[in-house]
Amino acid sequence: MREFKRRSRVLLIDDNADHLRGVKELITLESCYDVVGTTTSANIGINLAKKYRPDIILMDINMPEKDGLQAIQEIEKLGLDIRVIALSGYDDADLIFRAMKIGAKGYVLKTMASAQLIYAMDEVAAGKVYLPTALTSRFFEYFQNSFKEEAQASAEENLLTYLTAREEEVLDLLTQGNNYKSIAGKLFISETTVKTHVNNIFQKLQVNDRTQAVLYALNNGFANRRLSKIAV
Amino acid sequence: MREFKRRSRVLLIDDNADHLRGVKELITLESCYDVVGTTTSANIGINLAKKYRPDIILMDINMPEKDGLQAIQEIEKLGLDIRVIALSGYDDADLIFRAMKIGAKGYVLKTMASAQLIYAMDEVAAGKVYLPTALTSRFFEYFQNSFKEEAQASAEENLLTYLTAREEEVLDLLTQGNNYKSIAGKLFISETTVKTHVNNIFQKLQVNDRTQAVLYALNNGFANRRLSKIAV
DNA sequence: TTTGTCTTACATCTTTAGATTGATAAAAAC
DNA sequence: GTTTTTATCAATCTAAAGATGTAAGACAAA
Repeated sequence: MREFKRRSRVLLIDDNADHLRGVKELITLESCYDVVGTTTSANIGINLAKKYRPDIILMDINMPEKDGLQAIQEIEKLGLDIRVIALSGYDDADLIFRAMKIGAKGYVLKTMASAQLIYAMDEVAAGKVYLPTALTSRFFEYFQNSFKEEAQASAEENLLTYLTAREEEVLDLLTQGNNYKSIAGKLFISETTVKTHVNNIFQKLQVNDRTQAVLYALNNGFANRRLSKIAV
Repeated sequence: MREFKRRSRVLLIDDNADHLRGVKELITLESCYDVVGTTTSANIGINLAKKYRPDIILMDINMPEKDGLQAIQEIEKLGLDIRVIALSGYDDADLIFRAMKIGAKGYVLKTMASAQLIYAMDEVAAGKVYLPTALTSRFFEYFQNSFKEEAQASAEENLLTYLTAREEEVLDLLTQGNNYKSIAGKLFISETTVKTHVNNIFQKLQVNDRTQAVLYALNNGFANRRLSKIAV
């Protein structure tokens, strides 16, 4: 399939000029990619990205002047369908996690074999996300750890389970910042009924006011819109 | 290394009796693992897990009676150092994500080659987390998507930046469910001063009440304890 | 049939929250 | 050295929130 497509265009950003040259040579000689630009400055790199619209950017994220992660984020925000692969000297789980979180389509260590880099570029060019197996393992350790507390929290008694269906509806509207009148309007019931429900919610959740109820809900599985996608 | 250790013990849970037999035979003949039990029931499986303490559980997560994901969660909650590999017929991104989130150490498709399953078990037995490359790609699509909205949100103007240091302190206490009196006590200022601050906060965040202020804060970078770990 | 839960609703009352205006002193910015 | 911002406090007022008790109709379980 790929042989019928035009050669993918690559931009290299790395503050180490030597490494930059090495990677450029590698790509030029051993792959089917065109290097359309190289720079040692993250800021210039962002501008080159806007100008040349490469298919792929190889971004060193261990640069002293500007944070490579931030640069990736800025490029992602452009919404230009440019796929960024993070290059790093460290297999730090936190770094990997953050890079993938902000939208990097790959993460390759500088110490890895050149074939690994080319392979990553092939996968990413084909629309996939690619992480070397060893780094995937690292990533998941971190990922699962970040949910461990939450799992333990939900292992405790969750007072939310005592709520009736209607009370859950009311609580959901509370977690969206509605007041009594607004909730009454949305549920087509009277304001006094809403007050009754809310009071029952307070009793069941053992809280004193709506703010505490909302906080309890958010911290115990009642997903708000932002987090709903990654709820179990 | 592994040849010096005792053979790892495996428990199989799959509601399809045929598939269960097939996997048992496969493992017995072609791997160095001991199958210490098999069952078609998730509930019985959990009890067997408590009893036999296997090193690894292969858990079918597409069972009609009991949700396999829930079963994994219950096993994880036991805290027994049992590593669960999810077996599934579907390469659905949401399923993969949820399985990994609740602590599965691997996710293998039933349609995959038997060697792939053995390899996954080897990796997991060695303490790693293993996802086949194709599924890793799926996982990351989902993972990155779930953070897209957030990234766009933080690309907008963040009204929190307009708050003074004192106002941030007050808002922080608001996000912990404190009322005026409580905040005044903790900051050693009068209640009326707190009211002034809170009113200024409302103005700056363009909200009408404290619940909305708290929600704005939580959704725009004011980390509460649970989410702080996975912030960029 | 009775019992219990859920949902609805109202009245009453107290407390808290929120809006508005005004004021002072210190600190920071110009 | 003046202006602006920040932090502090007060009085007053209205609106909203919360507490408490009561109760009727629906519905399901016992």
